[in-house]
Amino acid sequence: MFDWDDLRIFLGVARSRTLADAARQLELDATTVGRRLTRLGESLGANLFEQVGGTRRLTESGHALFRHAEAVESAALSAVAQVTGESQSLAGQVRLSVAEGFGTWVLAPAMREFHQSNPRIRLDLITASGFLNPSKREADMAVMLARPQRGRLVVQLLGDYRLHLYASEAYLASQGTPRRPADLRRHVLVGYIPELIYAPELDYLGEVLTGLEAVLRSTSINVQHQMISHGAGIGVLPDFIGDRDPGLVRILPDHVELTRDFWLVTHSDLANLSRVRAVAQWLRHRVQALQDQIKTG
Amino acid sequence: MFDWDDLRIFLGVARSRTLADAARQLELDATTVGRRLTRLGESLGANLFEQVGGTRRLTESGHALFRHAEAVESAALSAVAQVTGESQSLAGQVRLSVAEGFGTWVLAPAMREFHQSNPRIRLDLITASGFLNPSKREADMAVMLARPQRGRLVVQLLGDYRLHLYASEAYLASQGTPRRPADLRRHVLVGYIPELIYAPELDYLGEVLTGLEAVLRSTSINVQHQMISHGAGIGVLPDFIGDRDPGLVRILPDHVELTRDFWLVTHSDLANLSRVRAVAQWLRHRVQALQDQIKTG
DNA sequence: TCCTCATGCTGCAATTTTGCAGTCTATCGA
DNA sequence: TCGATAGACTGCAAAATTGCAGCATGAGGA
Repeated sequence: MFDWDDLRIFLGVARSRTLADAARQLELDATTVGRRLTRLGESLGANLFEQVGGTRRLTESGHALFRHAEAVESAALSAVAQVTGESQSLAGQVRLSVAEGFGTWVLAPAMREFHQSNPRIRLDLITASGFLNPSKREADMAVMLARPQRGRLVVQLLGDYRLHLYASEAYLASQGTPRRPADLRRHVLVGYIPELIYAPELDYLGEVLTGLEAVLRSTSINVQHQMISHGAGIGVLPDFIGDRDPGLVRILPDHVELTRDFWLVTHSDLANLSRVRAVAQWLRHRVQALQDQIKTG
Repeated sequence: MFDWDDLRIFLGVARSRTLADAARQLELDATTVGRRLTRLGESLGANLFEQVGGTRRLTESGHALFRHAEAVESAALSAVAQVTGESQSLAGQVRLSVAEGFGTWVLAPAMREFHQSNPRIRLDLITASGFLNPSKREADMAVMLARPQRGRLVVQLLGDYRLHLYASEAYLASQGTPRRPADLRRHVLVGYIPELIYAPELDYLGEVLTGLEAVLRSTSINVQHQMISHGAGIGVLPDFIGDRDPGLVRILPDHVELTRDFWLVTHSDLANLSRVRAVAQWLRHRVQALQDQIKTG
């Protein structure tokens, strides 16, 4: 019988695609990772990876093993959770991946409250460019804009939010206020950098009016907001950003209104851990409050 | 994260109840087994076993872990099976536990045929006193007389067989032939040793007539058969033994006829391996042939 | 085209793991 | 009550695993 622990290493490499990366995640040396992978392959008599350029891809055998290895992992994690009583305890670490705007404007202001309710949960708020993938275990949970199609995930709809065009009063005073969507072509637009967009749901301008292109661009919604707020131009912002900034005005609110959904994505293995449920509940409350606030405000 | 391989050791100890025994099964030193068990317990922060006399019993935490560890094992075994192509290949080892009589008189004569059909399967026929337990992985499959109640097992009814009282013509010539069941009390009876009986289904004599006791006893049905065959007394034998011996005669066939079932029990993890299915199919055929033979014969 | 950076492999030393003896303890049977 | 047997724990040497340093290779950018 082969060493079951080698499956843990195998999973790491299969997910991160390089030995070095896997080694970091596993807190081992890349050499060790390589050697244990070789050992596993030998004892199974199968070639698990093919090296294409810098990265390793699973072979057919590798894919077959991967599914089973995930099952092993799942069982092992449940084992720890149950035996250590972790599944019942509101303690431990949760890594949550969110979009930058949501993290900055919705979650960050409420973190104090969360920590007071759950002092023993360490909540890491990750706003990497691109959502980290719970199915790759880069994060435990993620709030995403689209429902992921595959993976061992538990997905639930948190709610939706609206977006409008915003501009500062200073900008409108100097450049005038657009009356019709077509007027937008004559204005300075603020938006994302299309090549670096990490979710198709963020491609707002194309939806507002075909062919519309931003000239002031950033990968960061916060940078965009600051530009708009300081009178640089007109841009699409979520209401939970635009409405909070008293210096901003909605532009063409009757013509341009976008809606997006928030999806909460959790790895199946973790979905019934108390601490994960606590975070999920908090997220549902935050999004609920967000929607109530917009309605009444 | 703890070493997943330690779960393998844990399972071994949980099943065999002693370090030394587990060590033999795992092909490790008992010292190593003990130390890795300690390490696992420490990294989970739980006491897994309590020592009661010579044996180790699972604590509550241990029980919780056990179920998960079995899930890990199951996934790991599937992994090997699939990657090595073992699941499709008619090769490898199968350990089959059967009752001695069935093994000797039904299976052994057909082993040549099995081997010719499946030359790459090594079939171990185990006739230990008592059935080995597939759920403890002492055997891969077992033909049992009763349907086991629990365990991760796949159970199917193979068929039934009949038993009658038999005696040799020599015995009857010297001691006379019983005419009524009550006559049996005056005869020399051959049977099992009640204290050493390993399945309640083997307690035939009580079923024939209350209070009937054997004086010539053995734990082995083959020894009993030899005694009966050589004129030592009257005893219950399966028809597949008694009818094959031309020197034996059925006694009181209209009054005494017992029926027993054959159950094929396979560990769930192995049930869909080709080699295991091949053995199962062969067993079904053997039992079918046995029943046809009795009917027509 | 060259340079830089990161990956991944080989040799070596340090650490860890493992197995073997020997010892102690507990259970079973005479 | 006393051996006999088997299980489990401690010291020590052997073997394996691991990490580090150095080097080759290949991809991406200036």
